[in-house]
Amino acid sequence: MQIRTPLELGLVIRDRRRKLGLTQAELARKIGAGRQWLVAFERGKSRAEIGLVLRALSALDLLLTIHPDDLPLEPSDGPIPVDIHAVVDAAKKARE
Amino acid sequence: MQIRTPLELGLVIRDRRRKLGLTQAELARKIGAGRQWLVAFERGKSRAEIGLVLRALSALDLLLTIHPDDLPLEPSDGPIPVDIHAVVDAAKKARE
DNA sequence: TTCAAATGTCGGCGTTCGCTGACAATATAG
DNA sequence: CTATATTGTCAGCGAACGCCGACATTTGAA
Repeated sequence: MQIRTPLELGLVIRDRRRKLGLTQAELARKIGAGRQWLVAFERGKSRAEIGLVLRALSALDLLLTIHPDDLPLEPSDGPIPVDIHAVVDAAKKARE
Repeated sequence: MQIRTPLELGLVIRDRRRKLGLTQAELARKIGAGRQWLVAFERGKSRAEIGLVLRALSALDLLLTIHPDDLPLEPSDGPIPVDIHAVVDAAKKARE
């Protein structure tokens, strides 16, 4: 599974949590976070802190790997190329 | 590369940034973050927000993948006998 | 449908974020 | 070595965090 946005991350965690038969309250307790944090995170909270995220992944036995995209894992007809800089610039401008 | 902690994440980004010949200021600007954020993040800041982290990975052309640790990412050398139908069924079920 | 569990939402609170600007401390040239 | 670029640190600021408690809504099983 490829992760590009906070929402994708949240959905992956949600699926896995359910697959393991855990409730939000149970998982939150395991990772030492509030239940409300999990609620927001699974729904794509973009400003969640990575420490908790990594703990969640660990608690769900999910492995996180990073690799340069010029060494493709799977020959992709894959993700739509996005100009991140343009996006960010737009976002910044929007905030002013 | 496997990621378990915020520090590992920071170090991976740092290595990649240097490999691409970017300065902290340059990368921070691309991401739309302050330079001080990058400084702290590369040094393992555990409460950095994932939104910025994902933007950093994207800006460095790094792919992030998640998978259960009981489904190894790369088949060890030598063909592993696999029941393709079982795998497909499991995947299908998983998506529901 | 009924009812309990699970999930989502709200307000308030103290803490920490990430930002800017300025300065100190290292690396890297020349 | 000196000079420059890069990286690291500090203080101050507004904004958002993640927490808790309580309540509303949705889900799932009897």
